Amino acid sequence: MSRTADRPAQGEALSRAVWEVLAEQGLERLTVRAVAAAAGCTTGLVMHRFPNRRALLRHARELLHETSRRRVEALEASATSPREALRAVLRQGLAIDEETISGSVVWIGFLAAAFADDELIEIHRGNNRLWRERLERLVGGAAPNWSPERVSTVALALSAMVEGAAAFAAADPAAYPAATQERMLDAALEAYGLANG
Amino acid sequence: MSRTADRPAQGEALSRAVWEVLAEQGLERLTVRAVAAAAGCTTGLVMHRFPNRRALLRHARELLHETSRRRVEALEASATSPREALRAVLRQGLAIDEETISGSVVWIGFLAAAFADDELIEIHRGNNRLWRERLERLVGGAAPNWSPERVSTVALALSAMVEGAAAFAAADPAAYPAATQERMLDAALEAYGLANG
DNA sequence: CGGTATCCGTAACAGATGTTACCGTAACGC
DNA sequence: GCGTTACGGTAACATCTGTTACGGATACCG
Repeated sequence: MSRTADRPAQGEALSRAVWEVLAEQGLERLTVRAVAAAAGCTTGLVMHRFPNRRALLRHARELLHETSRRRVEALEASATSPREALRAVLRQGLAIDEETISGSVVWIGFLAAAFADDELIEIHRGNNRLWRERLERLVGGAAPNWSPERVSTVALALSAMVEGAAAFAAADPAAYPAATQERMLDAALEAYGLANG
Repeated sequence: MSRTADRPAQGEALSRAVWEVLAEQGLERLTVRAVAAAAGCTTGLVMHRFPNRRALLRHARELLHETSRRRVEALEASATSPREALRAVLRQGLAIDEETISGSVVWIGFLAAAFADDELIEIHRGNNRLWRERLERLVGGAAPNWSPERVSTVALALSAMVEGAAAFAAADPAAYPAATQERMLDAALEAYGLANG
């Protein structure tokens, strides 16, 4: 880590180190020292950037949300139809390559940590609420004639399915290859009448 | 805890204590001392029953699977039709009351722990495989004319949806009440052509 | 009733963990 | 060039963790 202080960049680097430790070693080994080692610094820098360990985790959790939000918005912006946008956004929630698999592992780690940290679970709930609203908007766009209740129910069904599939695949990538997950997604979109074409 | 040794019963009581700590305090506070306190004994008994902490977690994980397998089989046995059996089994995977919510919290805790424990993840994969096979059998029974690929895909979609919904509800019960989850389940069964009647 | 084996609580141990205090050092203003 | 400031590494701390060793008590058996 460089000599001169770029606090935001350091905070981000430390948050990425949190993800890395979470993905490779799991929540139980997510210690300040492990994060410092992954970031290539010492615990001194970590504790100068963040008042305590929980604040570090919270920052990493929020940065994770921000990052995935940006990725999702890019996908949404480059889609050529509402249904394509819906599928693209759902697809990126699956665990279909190395990056998304470790993303899912990290997500599960944060969720498990949130059960022991009131502020972390508040962050989770806020993010989840935004995610739900986004999906409802996408489903509503893909099925303009549906009632709000129908939109909400199907949005929940789709988001829960994607999240569950990502968890399964994260824990057993060989049993849930990318093609299997995509077939599942397409079958669901087809069943709800949200498939393309 | 009684003076006389009933090893299986003690192992089971300790495993229940593991679930309790996992549900109420989270993975990070799942220490041998916390488990002993929840079981009303000391660390001495815990370490005499199990060679080490990881073995304790593995036993608790396996007992959890055994317990839920029994519950599911009872549901399946008392169902009056294949489609009713499918719905009942899926429904018990949701987080719709205090018991199933804490069950989901525990499940997520074990999953997060498994990422740092090779034997724990092997247990998870084995259990998940059995779960998948059960659901494929149930879906196949509910839709006898489907191809094996269709059965497998829809079984995955349904199981992933239930697992994801349970995770959402465990983290935010107020946002995902029982009625919402059941509506989602019924909408999915309807969409796949697996609804009753 | 005495000896023995088993059970389990107590207490200690080494190592790890979050956090704090301290100090060398590099950048920056005068 | 020099003093000041802040950055970050080092090392210490109290506490907690998994695990081990020991000892008292209790049940079992002859």
